[in-house]
Amino acid sequence: MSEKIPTIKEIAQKLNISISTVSRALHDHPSIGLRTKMQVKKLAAEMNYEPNQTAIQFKQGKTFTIGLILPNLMEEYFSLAINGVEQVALENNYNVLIGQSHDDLEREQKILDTMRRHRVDGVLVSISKQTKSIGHFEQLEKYNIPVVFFDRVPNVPHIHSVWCSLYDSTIDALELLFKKGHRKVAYIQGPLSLNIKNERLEGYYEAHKRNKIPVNESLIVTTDLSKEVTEKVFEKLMLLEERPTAILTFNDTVALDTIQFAKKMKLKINKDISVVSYANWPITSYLDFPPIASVEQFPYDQGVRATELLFKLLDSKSPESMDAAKNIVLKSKLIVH
Amino acid sequence: MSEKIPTIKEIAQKLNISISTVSRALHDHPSIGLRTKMQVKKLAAEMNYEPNQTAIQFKQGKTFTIGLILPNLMEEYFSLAINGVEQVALENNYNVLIGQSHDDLEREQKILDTMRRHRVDGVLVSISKQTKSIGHFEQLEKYNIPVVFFDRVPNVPHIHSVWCSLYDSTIDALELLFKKGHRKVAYIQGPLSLNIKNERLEGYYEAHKRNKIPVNESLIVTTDLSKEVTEKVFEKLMLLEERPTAILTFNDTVALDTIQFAKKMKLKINKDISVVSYANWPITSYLDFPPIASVEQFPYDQGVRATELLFKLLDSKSPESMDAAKNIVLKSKLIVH
DNA sequence: AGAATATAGGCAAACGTTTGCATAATTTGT
DNA sequence: ACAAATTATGCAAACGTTTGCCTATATTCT
Repeated sequence: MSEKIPTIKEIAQKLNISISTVSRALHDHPSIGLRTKMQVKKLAAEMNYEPNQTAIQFKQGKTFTIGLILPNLMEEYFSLAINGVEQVALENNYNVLIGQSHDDLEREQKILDTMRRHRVDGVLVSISKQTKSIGHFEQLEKYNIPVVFFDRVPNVPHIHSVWCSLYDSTIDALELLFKKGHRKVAYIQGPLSLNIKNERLEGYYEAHKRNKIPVNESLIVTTDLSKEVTEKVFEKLMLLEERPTAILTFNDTVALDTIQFAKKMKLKINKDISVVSYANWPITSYLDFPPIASVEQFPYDQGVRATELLFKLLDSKSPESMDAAKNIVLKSKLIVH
Repeated sequence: MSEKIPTIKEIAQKLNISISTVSRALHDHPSIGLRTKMQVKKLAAEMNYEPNQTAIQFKQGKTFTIGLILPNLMEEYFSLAINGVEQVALENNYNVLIGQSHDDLEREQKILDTMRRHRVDGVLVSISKQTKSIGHFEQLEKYNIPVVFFDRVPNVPHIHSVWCSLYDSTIDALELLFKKGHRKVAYIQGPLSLNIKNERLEGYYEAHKRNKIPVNESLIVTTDLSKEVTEKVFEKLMLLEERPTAILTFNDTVALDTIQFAKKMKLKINKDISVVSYANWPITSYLDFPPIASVEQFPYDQGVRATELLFKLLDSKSPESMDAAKNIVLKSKLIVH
């Protein structure tokens, strides 16, 4: 049924040479003669020899595997990011071990544990909503396993991270709305813990300042991203004296929920109320009334950059060079539909 | 900076006992005295000992890792399936190595190769559209790596598979339409290679037969799932003398595209034309005119069942018991919106 | 030609764990 | 009290590969 898997030992025996010679021949070591090299390679090919990765992993203390932990694959954002990660990993002949935290801290830790035990060479992570401290990640550094945070980056110093700045695009978004004549633009923000800096909010203020439009604080409301709360805060906005004519929403989920409620309230989208959002889902193109613009965060690129950074950390043998925390900040872009 | 990772050897030295005793003590081997067992476990805990998985993997010839290959994480269907896979894997203390074929045969093979080299214990796969033969999978059996196909199952005998039957639900779907008075129901089918049996089509015929409604073959058209072709076949349908009043579409992507084109042609959805689809995307709930019903295929359950089957195969040491190809067929369900 | 150098290859240890077999220590049976 | 049975522990090999160091043969230089 299942044939025995050939080893260099067998190759050595058949050729009457030593194991080390075979090993070196296969690695093109300079101290092996051309003749022997050819013989070895020929026989290896004939026998369908393939190095036993588990043995190599063990011997070298490297697994050629990186761990990828993210909240949820269901979010298109993350499945796009994975593509970038997988691409770079494949190019480097690395494997990707995957785990979803489902925004649960305990699960995040458990995944991290099994990955550590499996001795992944490095970890890429977008933290869960629940994650406030990063002790469990710092622990990895003790094992010499570098960690790169991406997108959802914890708000602590001395970490490696890749994320996308939303400041400029937020200003662009608001100026687009201002240009269209809107003066009362609401902002439905997400959980405050999620980001390093609240760039969306800062951009919101800055855009108002630049255009000399006063900010009405009651137009800034917060949702936990659930449909229910989003509906509640939206209703509150609509009952205001100074009813907004446009809304900036934390992401496309909130945008869609908002649009849905607006329709339920018989509001005319893009007339009574316009919506601008973050994270540009392809799916929004199927909507009758999509957000008029979205801030694209280029998840694929983020995945690529984060993985490249991780490989750079893996390459730098010297722990000192790793010490310099590296933060890569990408630019987002406002896409007008 | 990074502390040395403790091994059983060090534990043995500190306790002045042999390595094997430590190993057995940690595994609760019956021939180790209670006293020593306690001592060993205590010290191991103090030293934060953790078994070196790579060593164990090497020694045992097992990696405690399964490979998961699927076409595309972007399809909600697959990200849901992954959840099921991951859940079962985690319960069994297994890791999941992931790879996306992006419906490219070559890439599928490459992923499979790296997984084989990494000596995954088993593989779960939903094949790419391009995959016609399964030679590369059969090769794995030589290495004693079981393969379970799920959802997109190749049409060959003697394989392990888990998939979801669409026959009954298709009949339900058509009978729903018939009950609403539709008599001319078109069917936009997908690439013919994708499924074991063409259950959608069989159900289409059977439903007509049961309800004594003649089938008009020109109402059955085929798309390659691209927007362009879908648009073309849809137009063709609409130009028919016997213009359909309802359409059954291969999946939700096709459904959304169809609805979009219908609107472009100024057709009134659910009046001029109704749509029923497969794969029940959550996102459709945001549409103004969603398909009136969808066939739910329970991807999470499929993921769970497929993984459970794989573990069963891994458990059965005897290769003979593995020989009996096992096919699990789940039932789909028509969800009326 | 003999010494120095380059070239080609082998020996053996090491990575951390598991496990079959042997042995030492203890208890039981008579 | 001594053999037999039981209990607890140790020895050493094995898994497949890599690699530092050593040795033998071939080549070059003076």
